[in-house]
Amino acid sequence: MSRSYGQYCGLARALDVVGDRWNLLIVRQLLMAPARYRELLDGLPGVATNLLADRLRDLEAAGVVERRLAEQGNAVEYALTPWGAELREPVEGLIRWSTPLMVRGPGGDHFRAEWLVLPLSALLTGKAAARRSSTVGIGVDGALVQVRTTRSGTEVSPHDGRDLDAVVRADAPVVLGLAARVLALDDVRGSVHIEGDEAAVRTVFDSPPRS
Amino acid sequence: MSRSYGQYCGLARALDVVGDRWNLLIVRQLLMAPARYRELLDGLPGVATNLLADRLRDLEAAGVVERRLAEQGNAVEYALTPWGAELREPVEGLIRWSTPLMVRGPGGDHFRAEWLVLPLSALLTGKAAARRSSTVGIGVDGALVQVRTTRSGTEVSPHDGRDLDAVVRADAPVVLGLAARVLALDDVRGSVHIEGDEAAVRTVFDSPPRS
DNA sequence: CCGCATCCTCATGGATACTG
DNA sequence: CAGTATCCATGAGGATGCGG
Repeated sequence: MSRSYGQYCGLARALDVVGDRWNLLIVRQLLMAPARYRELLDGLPGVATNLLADRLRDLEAAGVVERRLAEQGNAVEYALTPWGAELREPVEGLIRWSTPLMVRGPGGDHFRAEWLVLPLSALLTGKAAARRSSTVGIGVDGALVQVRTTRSGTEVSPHDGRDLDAVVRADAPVVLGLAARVLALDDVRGSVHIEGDEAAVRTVFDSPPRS
Repeated sequence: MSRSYGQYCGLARALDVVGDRWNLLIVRQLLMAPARYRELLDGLPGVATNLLADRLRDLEAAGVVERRLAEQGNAVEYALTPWGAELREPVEGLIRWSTPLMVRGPGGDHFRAEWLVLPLSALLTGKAAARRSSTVGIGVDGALVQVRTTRSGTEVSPHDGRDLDAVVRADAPVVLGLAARVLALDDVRGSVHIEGDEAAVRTVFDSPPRS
């Protein structure tokens, strides 16, 4: 752990725990699913292996992450503790805040379709419940993310292989633009190709813009 | 600005902007009110003056902070841009998350009563509207923070000098414990001394715990 | 292979002194 | 008052080693 701010302030103490470089990105990965060391290394392009080991130790000592044995035999697996999982709220807040930085497109940055799971979830949070449930796949960069809409809310995850009501194909900025438009943050640029039941897509994305 | 993560991911891009050491604490100070350079230096114990200058330049270039002339004559003043002010949501999220770190008390850390403004605001957010409006002062460490409750919500700020319906005196962990208890996060430890109209205090703090 | 630990270099942070 | 300039300590990043 890096030097503490030494301030009796909630924000300072939170940052003492998760403010170090890479920490919140590790949490991002684990918010999607528990993961092995190698998976974290792959999902965090640019991280040095010694830093990842250091940070995992810090986060474990702080009670954010727990190291445990994976279901399959003897492999080590990392997962968030209940308190660590509560970081979803501030993390999604930061993701919503970053929308203006994202609609500009990826530039030369690394990209993984799984990184759309949290943003879509964050941007669709609070969206008006759909009249009927549907599952729409979003094809981007060769991978498939699914958005499941029910009366009780919206749930975003990697495609689990089950049937989809429709598939939307677009690149990442367009997908985020679509979701942002639902919140009336920005307009959509680029094109989207829809396969299957277009009405199901509308169920997810075409609810009335908020505020 | 420190090295970019180089990831096309909302969280990574947000942290490219505000993830560097001290950045979010500077935002914390400016969320309370615009401030002069010297006020920031005083409100951020431990920061080196060159770092503060660097960070203010970075945040200005990123569009989070703006440098402007203060009302009184020719002095320079720093304030959040509208986009920067939207960091209130994730910052308050981190403050809520840090409650378990705060109820343990200050230890040897620096403390300023003004740092209670954001936590109280964050913890009281969403609290049931009071039946009547009242303003309760919270005296802590010689300073006074006021909590104004109206039908439209709760507002926390440093005391503006106007009349108070009551004054609660307690140390910081007790104050935060009180606020946390409203959200049923934790129990209150320690003692509180109330001066004035005790019913007004109840208006603020004794609404039914949530969830 | 996986799960780290070690080593080395260099950019960044921190403390202090100094200047317009 | 509002920052620069300087110096040193520390942490990040990359390569590589190594036991299981």
